[in-house]
Amino acid sequence: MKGVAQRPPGAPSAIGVVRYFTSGQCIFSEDNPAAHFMLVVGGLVRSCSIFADGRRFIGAFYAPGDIFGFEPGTYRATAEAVCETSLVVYHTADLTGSRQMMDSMMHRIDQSCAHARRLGRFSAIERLASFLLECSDRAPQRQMLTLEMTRQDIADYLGLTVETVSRSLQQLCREGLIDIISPRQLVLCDIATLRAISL
Amino acid sequence: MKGVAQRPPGAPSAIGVVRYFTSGQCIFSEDNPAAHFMLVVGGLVRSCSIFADGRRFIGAFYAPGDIFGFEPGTYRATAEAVCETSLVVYHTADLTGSRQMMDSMMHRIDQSCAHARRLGRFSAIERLASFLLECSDRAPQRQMLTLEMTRQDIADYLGLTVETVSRSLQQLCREGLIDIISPRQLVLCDIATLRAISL
DNA sequence: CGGGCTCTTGAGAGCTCTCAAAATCGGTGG
DNA sequence: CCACCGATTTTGAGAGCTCTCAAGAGCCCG
Repeated sequence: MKGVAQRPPGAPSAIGVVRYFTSGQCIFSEDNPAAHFMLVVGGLVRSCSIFADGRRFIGAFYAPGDIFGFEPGTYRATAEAVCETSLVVYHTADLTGSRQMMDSMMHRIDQSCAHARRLGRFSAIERLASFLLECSDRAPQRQMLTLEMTRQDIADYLGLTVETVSRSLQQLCREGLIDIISPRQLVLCDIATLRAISL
Repeated sequence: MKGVAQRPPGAPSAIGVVRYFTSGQCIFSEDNPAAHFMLVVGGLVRSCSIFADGRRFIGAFYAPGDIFGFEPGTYRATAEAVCETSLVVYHTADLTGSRQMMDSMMHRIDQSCAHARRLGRFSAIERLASFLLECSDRAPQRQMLTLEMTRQDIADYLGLTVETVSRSLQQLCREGLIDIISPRQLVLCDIATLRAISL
């Protein structure tokens, strides 16, 4: 579960190299040359940037199946593993402009536009509902949700504070829309209403 | 300045067709098939979506040189001309995966991530400063700024209300960072400080 | 000159943040 | 298995920023 997985001798480099990261480990840093892009195989990645005054902002979470790291010239954000994470790393030079790559980039544009919309016009409760549904869409089960990230991560993703995240979750709980089994284990009881809130 | 400009007979369609739009005119609508993408030649385009409760959100402004409209399947937002605008329209089917196209998409990802960051972590004043610098970067002159959009457009772009936009501009003016010649004519007096604010 | 739209300004309400402290969780060592 | 520690999460109270509602000012155009 650590170090670089060697690809079999003779395998073409364009296929990519599998690498493993532990919780909190840095995958690449802001302002470094964007020499690679990667596909998430397992785990979770956060893409974040820190401001001069210490504020942190998480631009995206990448889950298995997501491709990230195609950026012009240098990386615009730092990528870190949220938990045990495995990636396939490709060279940017091999970036072919294939159909799959284009679709992946379009999807990325779509995602960040949706995120901007969420941050621009949604209240705390609406952001949380929207966030939970986003997690639910990628979870093995729709209702049972295991959060890999901390409240601070969620706050920095949704442009809120930890306290507001906590309070909003408790409010959703009081309203019967979710159950908080433990801080990281949630049950979405009323997805229809959550969806109505997050629209 | 209206209707479709016919391309010369025999010219390949992949080259694209020039079209002109008047202020407020719709270029394409949300949920319609994404059959074309376009290059802005002159004028300004806003990409917006309306929520069920009537709130509007502008995800981006596109200025001359910008390419927009590459979206998976259907358009996720409505594009409208902010003023007299001319575009070159291409067929999505001709989307070749050329280097220029890839760069353009990477730039788009970059822009919307930056916008999300702005909305997630910036105060009203910071958003305004950042917005003015963004406009300045695309203006013929760095300091003199002609805004083509209304206060409402700016508000919907920055996730604020018209009143807050107006008040924040007045505050920047009182602090001597900008001059408001007329509502649409601004002078950026102290770009260095604006930049410091918008970081 | 009048009408409609845009922009500005004011006052109060509401939501989120800040600061502070208590409660809970998870891992470690006895 | 239990006690302890640090990190995380929750809760509370008050401040601050932005929104809402309302009205006045400015501008364009007929």
